Amino acid sequence: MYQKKIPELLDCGLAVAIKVIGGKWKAWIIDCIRRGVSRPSAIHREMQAVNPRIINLHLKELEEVGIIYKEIFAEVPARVEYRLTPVGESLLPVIDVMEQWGNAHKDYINRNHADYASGNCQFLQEAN
Amino acid sequence: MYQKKIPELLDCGLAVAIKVIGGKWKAWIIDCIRRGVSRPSAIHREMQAVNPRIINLHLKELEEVGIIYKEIFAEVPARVEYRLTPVGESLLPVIDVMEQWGNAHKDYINRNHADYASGNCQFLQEAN
DNA sequence: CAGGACAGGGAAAAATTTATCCCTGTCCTG
DNA sequence: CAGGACAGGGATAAATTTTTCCCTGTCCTG
Repeated sequence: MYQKKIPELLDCGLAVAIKVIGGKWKAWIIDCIRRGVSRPSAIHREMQAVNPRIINLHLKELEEVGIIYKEIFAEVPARVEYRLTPVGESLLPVIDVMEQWGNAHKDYINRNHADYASGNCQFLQEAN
Repeated sequence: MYQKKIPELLDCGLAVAIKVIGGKWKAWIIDCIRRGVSRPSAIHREMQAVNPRIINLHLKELEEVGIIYKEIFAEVPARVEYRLTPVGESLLPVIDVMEQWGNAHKDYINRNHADYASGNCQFLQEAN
């Protein structure tokens, strides 16, 4: 993995949470595993749009920090399944809260962002 | 601002939440404003380690999506204060949840991350 | 054997975010 | 006037993340 040149803020809870969940596709991957889509190839199929390589990288990072772990079955051919660790499970409510907030306000956010250039201020308009 | 070449996922609540709060210093900036540190120069002082230019960029992005808004006092010299919009206020509990989760698990996360190279698996060790 | 599913990763490019440097103004105080 | 606080941003570089391309294996089925 890329060796960071600028140290991270590892003592701030918020920074840690964002580090864990902030990757572009991490939350989706966690959601897959939560729903039982646990094999690498299955996750790849579930997320057609995302390059398998990327998913593997994110899986590895999630594994590194102990959010998921890998179970390797000594079958032939070898089967791999990812599962949430207890700490990974504890993250689910956090994801839910974020998801709910985002769903509740995404229209507002997107509208503002889109209208910003045109000089509108949705916030003020909503205040009426 | 940089013009994105790859479209974002604006219909997913999680993506929206991460977009809003995922910036490297956005959460700290929101925290400043929440605590009443609302003037640009005051925020700069509060976050010595971060380049003022960056803070300005993040402020602008937070303003663009309607999380904060700018109040410009017609004084001389002009005074500027940032405040949270209602939607910005609604984000605070989400930040708190993330912060709490991070604080509760940052040791576990950091330990795992640090030990990963050495082959230890903190998750399994904790399971004992 | 040919082809495909499966797990995994190196190398390098592209995209994006973050950082640095330095500039433009106004105003106030000594 | 000199200097500093204040608000703001252009140009550019550096750091980081994401993407693409392509390769290594094993095994199973037709």
